[in-house]
Amino acid sequence: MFEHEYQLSYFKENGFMRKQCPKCGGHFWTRDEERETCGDAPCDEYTFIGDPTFSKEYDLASMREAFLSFFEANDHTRIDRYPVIARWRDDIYLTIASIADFQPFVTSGIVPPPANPLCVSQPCIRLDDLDSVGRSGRHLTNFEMMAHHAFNDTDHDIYWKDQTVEYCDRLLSKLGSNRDITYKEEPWSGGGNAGPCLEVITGGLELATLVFMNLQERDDGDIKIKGKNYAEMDNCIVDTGYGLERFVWASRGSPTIYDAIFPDIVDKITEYAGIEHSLQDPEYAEVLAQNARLSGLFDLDRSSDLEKLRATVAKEIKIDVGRLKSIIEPVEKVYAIVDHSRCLAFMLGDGIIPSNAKAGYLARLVIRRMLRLMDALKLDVSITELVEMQMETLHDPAYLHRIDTVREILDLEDKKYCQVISKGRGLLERSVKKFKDTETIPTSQLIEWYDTYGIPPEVTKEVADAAGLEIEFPDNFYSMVASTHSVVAPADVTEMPYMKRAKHIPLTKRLYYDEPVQTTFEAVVLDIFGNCIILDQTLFYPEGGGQPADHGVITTTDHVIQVVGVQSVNGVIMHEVSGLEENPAYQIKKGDLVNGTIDSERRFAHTQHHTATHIVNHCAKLVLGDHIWQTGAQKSETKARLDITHFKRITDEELAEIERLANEEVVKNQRVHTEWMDRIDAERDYGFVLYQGGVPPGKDIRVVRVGDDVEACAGTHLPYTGMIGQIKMLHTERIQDGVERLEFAAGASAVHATQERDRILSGACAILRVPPEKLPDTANRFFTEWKELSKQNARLKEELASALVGSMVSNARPIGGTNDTDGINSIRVASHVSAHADMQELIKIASQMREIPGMVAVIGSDHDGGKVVVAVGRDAQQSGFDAGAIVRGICKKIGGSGGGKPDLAQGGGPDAGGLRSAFDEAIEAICR
RNA sequence: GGGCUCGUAGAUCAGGGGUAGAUCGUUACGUUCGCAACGUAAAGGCCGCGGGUUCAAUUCCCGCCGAGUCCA
Repeated sequence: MFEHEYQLSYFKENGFMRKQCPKCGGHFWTRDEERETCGDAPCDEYTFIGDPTFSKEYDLASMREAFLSFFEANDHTRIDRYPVIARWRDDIYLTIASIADFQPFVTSGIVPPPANPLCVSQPCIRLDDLDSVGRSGRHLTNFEMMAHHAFNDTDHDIYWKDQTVEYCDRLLSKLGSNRDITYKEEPWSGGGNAGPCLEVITGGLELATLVFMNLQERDDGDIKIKGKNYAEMDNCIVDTGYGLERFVWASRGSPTIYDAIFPDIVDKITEYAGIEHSLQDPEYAEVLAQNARLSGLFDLDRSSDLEKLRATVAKEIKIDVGRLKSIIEPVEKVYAIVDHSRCLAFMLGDGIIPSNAKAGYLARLVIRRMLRLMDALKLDVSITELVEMQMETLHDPAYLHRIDTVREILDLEDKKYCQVISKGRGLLERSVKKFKDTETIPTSQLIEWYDTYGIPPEVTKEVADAAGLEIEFPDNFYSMVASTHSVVAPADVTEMPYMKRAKHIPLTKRLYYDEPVQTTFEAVVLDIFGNCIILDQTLFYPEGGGQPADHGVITTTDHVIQVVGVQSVNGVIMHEVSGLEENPAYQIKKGDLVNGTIDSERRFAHTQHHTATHIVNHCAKLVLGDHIWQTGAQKSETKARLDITHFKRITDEELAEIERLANEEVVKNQRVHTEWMDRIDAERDYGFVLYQGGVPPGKDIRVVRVGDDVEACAGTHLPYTGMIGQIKMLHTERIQDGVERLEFAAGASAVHATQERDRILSGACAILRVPPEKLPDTANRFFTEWKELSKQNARLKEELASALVGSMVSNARPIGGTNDTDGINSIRVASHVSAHADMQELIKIASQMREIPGMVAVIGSDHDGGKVVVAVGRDAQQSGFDAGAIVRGICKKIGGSGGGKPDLAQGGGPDAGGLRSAFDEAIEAICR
């Protein structure tokens, strides 16, 4: 693939030769005539462990600085890193590479890069190889991708492949590389782009990747890579990635990457765990080094491979596998904990709120994993402390500012995890009893418990062991869990109708921005298809940014056409009207001059709610903290809702405070500034807080400033905050863990909402005949009294039942025609029909009658239809009487049915009038 | 975004169309110089809310609210 792409003059002029690796078959470039293999794992082993690649040792900060200043010296502009949560992207949650900073608008050429060429050291998070972290000696969940990028297009020719390889070669030699460097050819594709790529390998370790992105995914593309079609792009992007941590590792030659990049924290945690971690001990260091060297050969996501790795390492250094495990397993956990703690420092520091969904779930995943590992090592230290330690080492002033919030979040997560575990334990202890017979707990049950309650299989095993049960815990447990979740194909993006036709129409002039208070306009019809009219300019706001479309009318000389929807398709605004297709009489055609009038009340209500949303968002930040980010919003004529990230429920007091502050902003009657800005300038001036309501496309973005709040927003806004009139918070809802929804009304709707609440309140007050301030007390009193009366009522029914039982017994009629009432075994029948008794009362009577030997009691009531209860004493049951059968017989006659137990049954039917005759018949039948 | 689970006494939970239960905790009494322990008894429930099905719903069905968890 791309063979011709790699024939660089730099290679030829600098003594490189192209070879094919006999092990993997891949092609690579080297200066070393002796070299046969490509240098990469698994074809080659690490040679830098104990024998560093570079001439001096670096730590993270000094290596980062060495890299960035090297490229600065070579005419690159150094830019600040982006957050690890990709707020400017709606397709990924986390920043997974430096190039992610510039996708999609810079890479697609819509927006110019912040500098060109540029260099950056971008912290990235990848959770794909979570299981290997700690074990392989080289995997990390988070790493800094040092990178230099050049964005070439028809107007800018910065540099391309030769220059890129030269930079790489020069950087490595500047760092004092003492080894042969191989450049391995490896086609690259991802995220809708592709291109040739060189992997830079030295000492057996891949240090960097040089990607030359010149293809984009297109259905009609003629280049096929991994089953997808690609076509060449006008712009060519140099996308490099230099692994900061790997560079530091190579410079130190320590057994693992973790010992190279955070030696102090590794030491601290091993100390907490009570583990010996002496890299000075040659045997110990050798175990770790061999493990790291060989781990590249195995896929550690599969436990079977992990076992193989252990066996191979044990053989290599000639120790027992059991002893190897006892040495290596605890320290692997320490490494993973250290890694995870830094990952969390970045995630939480950059403002991710743990949740059960989306990016927040990824944070919780790491938190839970780390807590499990800490449990396994019985670490006597809190997760909060460890993450805090990392945040302090990271030295980012913004992080130190957020540390209190982070502490609160982690303490809460710790508590939640403990709850899950202890609840889980309780559940397990109760349910393992069910498996006592089979003596083994099947995997399916393990999966169910993990999937449903989050009980880790390790805990299940512990409890099962204690109960003496076998347990099936397969190697591929977690992938089995994943496979129970069928992957749903993402729904097709509903393509707007007429999208293709709209492409050829000039962009509509948006009058709603220039003339925000106008309600009528003139325009020329540019095109019509179906029920859509396109004008050269319009006042109609198209649906977007959570603000619904304007409605109104388009008037021709003879007709008035209703506008029922408005959509913007890549800047062309389409007015969806009603009845155009059905009424040829409208006779509207291209070139016609028409008048448009928007429904101004509807528009004004939307505008009020939109400006109010910005204010509420800002006030929520003031009250709740800086971790508040908008995750969604929707406006309507009567109310607005705003979803924000927050790690606990918003209290009534907080909501009241937000409302108070929001109305204060209204009263201040501040000017609302709107301004079109270059995206790069806006990001520089305001940061990613701009992107509260999602990321607008395009080079220029509209920046809306309301007081201290700044957001990129395409919606309509009031000129002054005072025009909102009033903001009334309506309620909060937790739409997912970590995301709270605020609902509120603005303007006339706020007044209406307030009045509506008053109306409800006074309605309730009128019923109890109390003024509103007495309502809570009175309601409470009524509720308490009602409970007491209910109890009293039940007691009285019991007593009434006792009284009635006496008379029923004395009136009981012996059956079988005998008068023998003395015989203990004699069966008697008693009946009673009450006028008002309810089911509860009848049952109380019946249950007492049941206790009388030989009694068959038939009790009824015509309360709310006919109700029947039959009790049969024990002796009578033995004589063949069945309460259920008797009840069914009676109820059938009154149009219903019933059932119950042989000694006590109940039923009913709608025909209460027929109850007495049904009783008589039933008693006759019993007596016979 | 999708899946699974749970809302029953102050707490932890059982039950699963037909008279709402257990354990712990609480209170009272007994035993004790007193406490703990023990014994006896009692109090404590809109079975989350609203509809539906049914003679009958805490139980089944639907919607809502609240909580948990897994996956992408």
